[in-house]
Amino acid sequence: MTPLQKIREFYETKRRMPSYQELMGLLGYRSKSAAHYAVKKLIAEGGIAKDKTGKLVPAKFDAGVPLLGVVEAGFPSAAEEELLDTMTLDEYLVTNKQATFMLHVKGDSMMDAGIMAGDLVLVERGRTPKHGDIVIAEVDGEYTMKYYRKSREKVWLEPANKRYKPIYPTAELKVEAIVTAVVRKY
Amino acid sequence: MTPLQKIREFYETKRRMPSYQELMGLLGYRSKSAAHYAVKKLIAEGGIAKDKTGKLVPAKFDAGVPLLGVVEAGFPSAAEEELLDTMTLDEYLVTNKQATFMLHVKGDSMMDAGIMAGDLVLVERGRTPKHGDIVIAEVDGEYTMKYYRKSREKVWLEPANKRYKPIYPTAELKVEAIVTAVVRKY
DNA sequence: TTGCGATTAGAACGAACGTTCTATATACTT
DNA sequence: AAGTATATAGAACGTTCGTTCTAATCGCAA
Repeated sequence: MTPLQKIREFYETKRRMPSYQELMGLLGYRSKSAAHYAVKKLIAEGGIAKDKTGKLVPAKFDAGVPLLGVVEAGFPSAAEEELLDTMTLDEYLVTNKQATFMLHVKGDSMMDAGIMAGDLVLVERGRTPKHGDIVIAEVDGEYTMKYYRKSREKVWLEPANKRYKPIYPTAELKVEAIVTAVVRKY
Repeated sequence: MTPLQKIREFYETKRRMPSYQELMGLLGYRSKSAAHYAVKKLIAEGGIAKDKTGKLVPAKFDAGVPLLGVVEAGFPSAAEEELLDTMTLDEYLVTNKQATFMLHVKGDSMMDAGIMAGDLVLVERGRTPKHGDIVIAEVDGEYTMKYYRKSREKVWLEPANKRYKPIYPTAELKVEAIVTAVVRKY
C-alpha cells in the first residue's frame, strides 16, 4: 500500500487527517520530521493539500466518479480525462437530504418510463406534485408508483405500461412522495 | 441555522472539524469555553463524537440515504425508519473506484432495458464482458452501448429496441467498458 | 573507496490546541 | 424582589501540534 493510500484509508475510517505523529506510525517512520518530508512530497504531487491555517486536508481522495461525456463519443485519452468533471453521486442525486429516502421497486407498471422491477428509486417527501411527476401515492389503502396527472377538474394516476389502466381515486389521493431519481445496479 | 448544521457545513466544505477557536467564531461566541460547553451538549445529543485521542469527529452527518423498503409496502412509521439500512450511493454503486466512469446516454437503442436518452451510466473499464452484459463497444470506429452476446462461434451486439438490428462486427469487437449501473435524475 | 545528494533520526522551538477554573452576566422560578 | 440555576467571558494550564535544525545514515555514481 502506498503512503497516499494509507492516509486515504485513515481519513475515510477516522474521518479526519492524521497528525504528523500519527503519520510517523502510519508510514513506518521513527521521527516526525521523516513523516513531515514524506507529506511534503505528497503535497507537491497533489495527493494532499493544506489549509490556509496549515492543517492537512484531503485533496482528490473521495472525489466521486469522473464524468466523461457522451456514450457515442467514446473514451477520451488519459490526458483529456483530467479536464472533465467529477462528482459524487450523493451530491448529484440528493438535493434535500432530510426528506429523501430510497425504495425498492416492485412490479412493472412504470416500465415504459424506464423504471423496472428491482430498481431503487429516490423519493422526496413533503413536496407538492406537479402534472407529470412520478409519485408514490396511497390509493384506497395501497401504495403505488405512478405518473401524477392533473387536469382542471380532476386528479388521477397513470401507469407507464399499456397493460395497466389509469387510476381515478374514489376518495382522496394521498401523495406520499415524489420520485426524484432512479438507480439501477447490475 | 442550528449549531449542528453550521458545524456540518464546516466539515463538508473544509473536510475537517473546526477547532474550538474556530467554533467560537462559527457559533458566535467570544470565548472558547462557551463553544466548549456548546459542543459538550452536541456530543451528548449524539450529533458529534470524539476520538479516543479527544479530537472531534463527525458522527451521523453524511450518513447517506435511508433505505425504506418496497414501493408497495408504503412508508413505515417514524419509529421503524430508524431500524432500516442507510447507505451512500457512491459506496453502493461503485465497486472499483479506479476503473469507474460516467457517461451520458444518447439515443434510444437500449430503451427496452430501461436505459433512456439523458440517463447517466456508470461503466467499468478493464473487465472482460460476459454474455448478457451491457457494454460500451467500439465497432468500426464508432462507440455504442449494446447487449454483449456470445455464442460458441461468434460474438455480436444486440440493442434493446426492436427498431434496431443486431450488429455483427466485421473485424474485431473492442469492448471498452461494461455498464455497471444506471442513474436517472428527474 | 570516496564523495555527494537524498533520506531519516532525534531534539528543540513557538504556536495552537483542548481543557479547566473563576468571575460575570443572563434567564427563570419562587 | 430575591434567589437559583444556567450560560458566557476571559484567563490560565499543560499538552500536542507543525515546523525547523543538526547529525547520522543510506544509496548510488564516479
